[in-house]
Amino acid sequence: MERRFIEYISSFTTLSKEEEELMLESYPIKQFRKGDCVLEEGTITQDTFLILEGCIRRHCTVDGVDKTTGFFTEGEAVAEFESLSFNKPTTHSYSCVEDTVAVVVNSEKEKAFYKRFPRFEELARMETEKMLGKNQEQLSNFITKSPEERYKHLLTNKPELLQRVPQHQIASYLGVTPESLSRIRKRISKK
Amino acid sequence: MERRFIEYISSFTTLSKEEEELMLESYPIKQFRKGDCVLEEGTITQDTFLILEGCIRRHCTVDGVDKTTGFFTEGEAVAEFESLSFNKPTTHSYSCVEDTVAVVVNSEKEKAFYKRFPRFEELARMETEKMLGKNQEQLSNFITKSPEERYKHLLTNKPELLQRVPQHQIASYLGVTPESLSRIRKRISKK
DNA sequence: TTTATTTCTTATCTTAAGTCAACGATTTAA
DNA sequence: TTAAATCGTTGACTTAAGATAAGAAATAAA
Repeated sequence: MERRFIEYISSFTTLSKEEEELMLESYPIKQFRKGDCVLEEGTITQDTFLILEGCIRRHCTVDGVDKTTGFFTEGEAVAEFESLSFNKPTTHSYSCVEDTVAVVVNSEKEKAFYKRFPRFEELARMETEKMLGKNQEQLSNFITKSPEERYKHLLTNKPELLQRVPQHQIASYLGVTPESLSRIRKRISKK
Repeated sequence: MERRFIEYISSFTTLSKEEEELMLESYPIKQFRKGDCVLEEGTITQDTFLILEGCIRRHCTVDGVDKTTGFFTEGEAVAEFESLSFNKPTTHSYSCVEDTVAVVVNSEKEKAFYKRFPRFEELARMETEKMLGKNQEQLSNFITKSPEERYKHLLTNKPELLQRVPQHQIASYLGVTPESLSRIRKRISKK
């Protein structure tokens, strides 16, 4: 898995031997089982995760009901910036939908890494900006589309997810009940 | 207005005379009139805006209907990262809800600024992370709440906005029609 | 394998949002 | 200062989502 980590980083910059070594040394790779919670609601965290294999679900509990607010798969970063940046307890948990392998990026070690190799500071900023761009798009998608349109959008843009994740979690992620998603699917198949 | 710009930046770092000068030189301050479009759907942009005074609305057209996907006021940054980071045409426009004064941050000049004063690279990354944190929160709010709850949330967290912006734009921002928001308000006032 | 749990669907009923049309009220512009 | 837009509300009707209950199918566990 170390090679996959390095391959991933190499996809947006060329690493020197030194950089590669410090990277592997600083950021341990961890295995999780399906169902494991990698970050629990209410805790303050210093860690972000880069998924090498598997799928992680972001969720929270509202009036006793579990609500899904995000899914993350290979190559995506799991980070609760509302907690990281403002040192607040997280309002969300993150749990593995499948067996998952992820790089654990502790923010102290990250800082030390940037100090040693400052050029990564810019790369990190750019990656964060890309994440923000995608998040902005997601939000406007949600605001401007109906539940049915959101489901269709998911169908065309992330069809794999529908195979990897139970439907009631997808429903929650689309902002509707499982019963509603079931009806939406029926409606679509009739056309 | 220059002083307000510098005051704002000084709220999260102490500026040297040199830094201050280059900053004012690199980033011009621009005035906009109510209704002005600062960034038009379909264009590729290099600019972000820091609002010193006024209010800017993010919106797009879906099936001929104008949909609002965000509001930005004093101290907030207006940036379409989906366009900036991926060099794509924007899917959204940004227009002034009121007469507005904003710092125009051109990304080339920004890059040059960081080259001259590298310590700002880290600051920028941290600010971007904070924006992302807030965006993540907004998205989960939208996913987990009903239109009525979203309106109440806005009432307690950004009540000024309701005074500054026409209600049908607020409605759109909450993902409902103006008629629906009118009914929601009626429902709430009856309790 | 058998049992238990999770997952998905269907039906009924209730509630809320969308649509269309109309009408004052307010603001803007000619 | 009129005329024209814009804005917010209301009513009637349609459509879709929420709640509740129940049952079938698939999956995991004993």
